[in-house]
Amino acid sequence: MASNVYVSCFVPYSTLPSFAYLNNNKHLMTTTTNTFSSIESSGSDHFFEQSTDFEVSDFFSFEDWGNEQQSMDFGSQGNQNFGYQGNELYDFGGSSNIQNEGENSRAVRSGKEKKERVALRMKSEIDVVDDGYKWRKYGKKMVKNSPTPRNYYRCAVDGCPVKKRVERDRDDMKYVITTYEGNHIHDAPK
DNA sequence: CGATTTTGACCTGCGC
DNA sequence: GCGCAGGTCAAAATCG
Repeated sequence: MASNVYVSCFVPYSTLPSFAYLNNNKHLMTTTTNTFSSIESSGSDHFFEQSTDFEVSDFFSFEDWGNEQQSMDFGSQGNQNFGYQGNELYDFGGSSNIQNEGENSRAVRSGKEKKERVALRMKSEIDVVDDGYKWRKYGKKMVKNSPTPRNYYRCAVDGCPVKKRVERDRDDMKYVITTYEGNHIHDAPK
């Protein structure tokens, strides 16, 4: 049921001190007062909505994620701001095949349902962008065919199951890909 | 000196 | 069944 949403963002080099955080995985918003948008969970789908006070050019803009993605198009909007699963390149869970629901081995073993995952791709010189939460690093791994490592973080709040991993886009090192997984059981600590 | 990071070992699923 | 790749653990090292 959970799907992966790819949001491709451009962030100026003067990256904001805080970029974005996930609020119980339903809304993706900046930590500033300017809410830019939301990702709504609707049944099995995520969809992206621009809020009225979202200034695309001002803050950052969404750009085409790329043609190489087998992305499903959402709705009828012409330009595709994000892709939807179906991408083994980043290994976010296989194809958009319902059979792959249980792809997460640990989730299957523990009987939990598949965790929500949202990936952000943004242009940034710094690797770990402040997203309002406190994280503790627990692993680092080189990924095949990528010159840069992937870093694993867990939410520092005790009992909170949220994880994220951070890596650079292997095709364009100017981009950082941050993948969030799970729902916070608390508000942002900052 | 407690908290966090580092880093290699370990574990598991998957493809062959 | 084996090896690879990705994810996690945990002891040691480092940080503040």
